[in-house]
Amino acid sequence: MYEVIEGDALTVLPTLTDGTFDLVLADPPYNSGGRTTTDRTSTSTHDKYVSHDARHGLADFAGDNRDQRGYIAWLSQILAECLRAARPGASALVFSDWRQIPATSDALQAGGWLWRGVIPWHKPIHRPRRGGFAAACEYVLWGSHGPIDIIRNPACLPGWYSASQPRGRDRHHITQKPVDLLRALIRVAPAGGAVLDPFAGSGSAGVAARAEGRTYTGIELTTHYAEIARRRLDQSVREDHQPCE
Amino acid sequence: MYEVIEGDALTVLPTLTDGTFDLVLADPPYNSGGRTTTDRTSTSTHDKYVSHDARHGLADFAGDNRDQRGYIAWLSQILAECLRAARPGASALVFSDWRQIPATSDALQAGGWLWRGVIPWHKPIHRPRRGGFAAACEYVLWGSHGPIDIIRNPACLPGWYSASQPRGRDRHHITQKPVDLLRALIRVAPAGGAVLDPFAGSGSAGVAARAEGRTYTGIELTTHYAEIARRRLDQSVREDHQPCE
DNA sequence: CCTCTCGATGAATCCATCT
DNA sequence: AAGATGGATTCATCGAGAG
Repeated sequence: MYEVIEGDALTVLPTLTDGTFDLVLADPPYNSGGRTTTDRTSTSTHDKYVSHDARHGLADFAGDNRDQRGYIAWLSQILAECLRAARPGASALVFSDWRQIPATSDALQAGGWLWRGVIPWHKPIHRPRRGGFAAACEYVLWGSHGPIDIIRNPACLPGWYSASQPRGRDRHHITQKPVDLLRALIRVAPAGGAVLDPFAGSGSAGVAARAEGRTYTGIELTTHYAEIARRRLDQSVREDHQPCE
Repeated sequence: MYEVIEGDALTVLPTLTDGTFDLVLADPPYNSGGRTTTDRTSTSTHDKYVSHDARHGLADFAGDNRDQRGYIAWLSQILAECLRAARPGASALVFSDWRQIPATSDALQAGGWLWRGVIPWHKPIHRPRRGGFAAACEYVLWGSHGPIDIIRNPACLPGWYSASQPRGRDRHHITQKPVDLLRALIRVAPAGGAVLDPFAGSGSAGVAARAEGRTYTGIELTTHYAEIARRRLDQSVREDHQPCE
């Protein structure tokens, strides 16, 4: 019901059974940041996404060095495999920053999904920007596997969320998403549905799926994060089983 | 200082002097709505965008029947002419709905602007959507004419806004934007700067520019809306000149 | 003047039916 | 067979008007 498979998404996804998932929740490496090859390749993900003065010692993550054409080609394949593993009527939710919205939309549709909308995630704490507008939001692109099954899930969901990034002891990954945000997004899957997460990272989506009563299958490339994800999933289960006082 | 020129943007823009504007604020017809040609083209903008049982008799607007390729080609030309009329370091702000973000980004960059960001506008009033996420936001794409001039305008602006659509007596156009939102956006232009608005509509951007102490040049195709825009601009000036009590 | 209720409505989307 | 037409749906928000 709650598993994290260690391996590359493009290798693991083809081993999954057709039509078994109700929601694909993907938080891929954005491959963004910087318009030039130098910007993309010269620094580690750590230098790229973390303020210079933030000393948290989190590990780098892989797969963040594609140009935009490569990103579209790669993500299209991932999402096409996800479509195959998804039930008709299922949803896909793919995270993106502002710069990659067009590329992510292309990849979503190239993968066979019907593009349904954009959901901004507002981050209350963000870096100010002199001379213009701050990048205060990231985005979730929503797609569906053909017509939406309103019978299975008739929920009316908000089109916008505000949530703070995890900090301090709860922070396990450089680009970790808030569990509250993921819980809200997961409600687009029917109750008891199955969630597929091809880029599990530190497993926040699994914790969220567990809290919302959905099953979870995560895929994570690095041993380091796969272990963190499994530990967090185990703990979230245990916490749930503790008696109320 | 506050003028509304009646005519087609593609005809009027070439008559403007090079390098005179500090901000291009464009709210083009989105040419969006629906997956099919029918959804996009067959109905009037009133049928397309206004609630079935709404009673207001606001006039239709023109130029909302292009397919996506046509939209990109057309908007690119508009924005290229705007770039010529803009000062180096100037900003462009272009409204879009979620579906046209990729096309609008293409047109902005094809017109020679440097894409700088996406600013969501959250609408507290929006239609719910069964089986998924509501379309609760529209978007403003931000571009610049080369490097940003931080000396002329060092402001740090929010990257996200929430504002209700005008209702009742204040409503003049089907797709009218809130003056408060436009005032906030206009602050990206330096104090006393010149704002160019190639799709003036009912002139809300002019009212906002006046309130923020920027000059305004609007272009509007239809006589109907050009007259409304001029009247609203005159009234906003008069209101400002009334003595305080 | 404040509080409350009531009713209108939204840059939508879907689907059955007709041309 | 593809395109056009028309009607039904949805609820948080906000203005108007009453108390």
